[in-house]
Amino acid sequence: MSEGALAKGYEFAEVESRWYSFWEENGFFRADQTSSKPPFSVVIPPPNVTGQLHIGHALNDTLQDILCRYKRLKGFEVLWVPGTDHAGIATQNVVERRLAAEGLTRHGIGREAFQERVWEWRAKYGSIIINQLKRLGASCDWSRERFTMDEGLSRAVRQVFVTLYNQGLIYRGKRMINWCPRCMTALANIEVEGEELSGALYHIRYPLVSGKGALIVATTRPETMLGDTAVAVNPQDNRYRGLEGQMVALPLSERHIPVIADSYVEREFGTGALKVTPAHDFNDFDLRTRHNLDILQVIEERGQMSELAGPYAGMDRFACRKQILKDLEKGGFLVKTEPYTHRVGHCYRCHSVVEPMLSLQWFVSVKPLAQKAMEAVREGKTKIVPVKWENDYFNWMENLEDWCISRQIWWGHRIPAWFCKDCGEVVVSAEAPGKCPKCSGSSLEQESDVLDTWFSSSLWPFSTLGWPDKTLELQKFYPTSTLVTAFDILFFWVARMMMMGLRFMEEVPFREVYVHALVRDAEGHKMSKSKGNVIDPLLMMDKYGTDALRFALTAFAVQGRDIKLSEERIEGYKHFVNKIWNAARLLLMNLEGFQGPIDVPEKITGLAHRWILSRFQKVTAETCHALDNYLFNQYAQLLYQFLWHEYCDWYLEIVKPDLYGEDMEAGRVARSVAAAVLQDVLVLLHPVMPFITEEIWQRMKPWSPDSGASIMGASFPKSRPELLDPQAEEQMETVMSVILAIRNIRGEMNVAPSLKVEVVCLCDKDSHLELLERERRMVCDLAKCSGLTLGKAGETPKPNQAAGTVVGNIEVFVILKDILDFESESARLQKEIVKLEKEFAMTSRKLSNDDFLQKAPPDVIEKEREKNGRLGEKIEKLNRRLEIMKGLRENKTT
RNA sequence: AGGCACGUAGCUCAGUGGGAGAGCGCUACCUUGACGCGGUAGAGGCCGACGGUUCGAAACCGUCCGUGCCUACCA
Repeated sequence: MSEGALAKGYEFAEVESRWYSFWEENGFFRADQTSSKPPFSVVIPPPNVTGQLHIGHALNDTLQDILCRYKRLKGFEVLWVPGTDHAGIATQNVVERRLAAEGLTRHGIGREAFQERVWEWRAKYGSIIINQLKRLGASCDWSRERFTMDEGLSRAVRQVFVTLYNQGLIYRGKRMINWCPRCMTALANIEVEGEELSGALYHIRYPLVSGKGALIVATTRPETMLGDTAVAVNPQDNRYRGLEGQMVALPLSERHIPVIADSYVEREFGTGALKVTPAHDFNDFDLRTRHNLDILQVIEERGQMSELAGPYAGMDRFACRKQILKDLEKGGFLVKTEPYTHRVGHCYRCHSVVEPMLSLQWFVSVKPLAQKAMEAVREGKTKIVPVKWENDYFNWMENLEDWCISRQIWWGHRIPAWFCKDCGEVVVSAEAPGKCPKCSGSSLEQESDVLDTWFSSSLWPFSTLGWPDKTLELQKFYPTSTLVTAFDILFFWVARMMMMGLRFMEEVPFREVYVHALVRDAEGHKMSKSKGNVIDPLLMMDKYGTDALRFALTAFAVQGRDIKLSEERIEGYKHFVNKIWNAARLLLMNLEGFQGPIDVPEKITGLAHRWILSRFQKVTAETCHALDNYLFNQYAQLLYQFLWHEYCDWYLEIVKPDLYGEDMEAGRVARSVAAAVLQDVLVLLHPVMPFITEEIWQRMKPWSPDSGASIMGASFPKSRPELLDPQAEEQMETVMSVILAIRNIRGEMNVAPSLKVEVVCLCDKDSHLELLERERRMVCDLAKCSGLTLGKAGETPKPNQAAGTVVGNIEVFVILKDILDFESESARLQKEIVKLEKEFAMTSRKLSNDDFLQKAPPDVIEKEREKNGRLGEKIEKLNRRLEIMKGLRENKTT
């Protein structure tokens, strides 16, 4: 390939690697907080610093990039803040695994050294996902990249904590929480995922101390019986009447526990008798409060049985279950075992079975915060798109319980609270206090717990802009414009950002939230590494190119429906990318020697030019409408259809003779219009396909009126209503349908593509006659005609040795002198007539229905009449044609 | 158990009150000077089932079947 020429196929790998660094180095992603342009700002949902780009990120970030690039083209000052979060538990787990590989433990090396190890790890691997985002083409302002553990963001975290504490919205208390025995930390309720487990329901006999019989309880967790402090029955349950207040002897134990009555107990479930273990079950804990029961913690933090479990002390909880069952059986206490499937809480980070536990933790009292967050959405200060998610948002907000924010891990923001060893005072302060404010003692010890990662994420929209300082960035870019996210973190993140933003900025964190689909596998399951059903976006980019992947994701991004991604379709869009490349190639090959700049000439007379310009006007408007309303799939669809099926299939084919012909003026106009439209389409397409559009735009630059450095700085095609041309569109439709009719006949009659045919068109209307006369060349070129005879219907005789059809009011004949087979032409006509008659019958039925004529709107009736008339005429003409063919066939055979 | 989606061409999916659509796949033909990652033509659908509203339903309502997701304290 000679220098400057374009490769025959688009080589995406080479192109993509070139432009991203060009954009970045030239600062095209950088936002100017002093700009006078209107702001458009987005904060990225920060991926875990431990993470790898998965297909969900690819979708999420592609959509954000589309919005950002679109708004830049539209003249906004765009800020897209990137960054990562420290993912406390997940990252700690990763680094602990590494330590384990070296034979070390975090407790072994100590807190300080462990934290150093995590920072080292982050320095080494933390940029992986950032680089993957770059590979995707994300136009983030990397000069403002943030990390939730940065000093600035940590300062924001401390200030928020102290403020909420002083306002009484953060408190420390002993409450039931969910505990992960593997991660060794408390979890928020929302971080517990219910998973179906097939276990068993064990029926166990608890003998009455009185000796008169026994109560049978049913449980899925027999090991907790060691911590039972009561047996509960429903007061309405006749089976157990009179037992309330009696004592039962707890098997495998010396203890006697009371029978209590509480309406909470379901009579129909199990045996109707419930063992009560207040230390290890949320509901049992509530029963304890009502009935003043003892609490016996028999499982401790590692998931092992505690001292209180007597002979079972030190056993793992699941091993203990087995042993207890054995012992119960031996003692004759196990009455029945039935298989039972139920939902059990699992840690969302490590998938261990969580343990409900009574524990001293820090909590945010969320009710007052949630109130404001709901109001803001109700009042429309923040719009959730699609609106159906508002229900889920309200529903969740209304049923909120206090948020447990302390974690017993080492990687995260250490809670800014100190305990006085002398007097027990709790001091909460942004900076370490020198002495105890109460007793002036100096032996203060900082709380060892750290904060939930989502606590820092909830501040993300303003902490990343410099809060608590009053920065220009906050002034210019807060509230942010749009948050783009999947629904699965609506509660984890979006809801909490709403609460914190309203509290600390007194303004919503974002004007709009676009909730996009989740990418699922072919069976509709969530993709996850453990299931092995992931589609790796990096692999897709390697195979099909980034633009193709982005386009596929965009075309799939329908509101309110999850995405079942298919690789075939990504491949299909790679072909589209190649098609664009080749359209550009055709043009560039023809621009050589052309004097720029390309522009739409003042006066355009050619039909095809008027048509494509008019169509482009519409497509531009539709593009804006789609993007302004987050209709991403429409956006993709629109451009695909226009570029391939209108611009390439028709327009370029039509102007080719001008490009290759000798008419200089026609050639100049064709080049100008074709190039101007392509250049503008590139801009429309740029948000979704940044790479190829930049590549072509740059190659077209020598002829372009735009002297900018990059397509990123181009301006969005202006609306030019004067180019809208309904007449040209209508006339083109007529010409195109004549061409399609001829092609159809050629195809049906098996005329070789290389064979040129004579065509006769008979028109009712003079306007059609004139139109076809003017566009004679277009028809001949695109339908492969050697000649086109035009005539007035009724005046010009219809050719016999021809296959014919009807297009609107135009009769079209393809002369097939010696090759016409009357038999197959009759069959073809017959087939078409049958099809049309079905439609005709349907419209006729409608038009003979009085109800329809009376109740349907006039324009619908008119349309129906018109259609009916058209069909009737067409059928008549075809029938006459059929008669002639039959006659000819008989003549021939006789 | 409750709630929310979704069942449209072989596959993946658009369309949401008045003529059943796209991409891929399939069939036939084609080295037409951008592209075979292409071109032209074509086959393929009682729009999950049943009932209702309506002049008119793939679309709106109800019931059922199937699938998926979310929420819940029946141990």
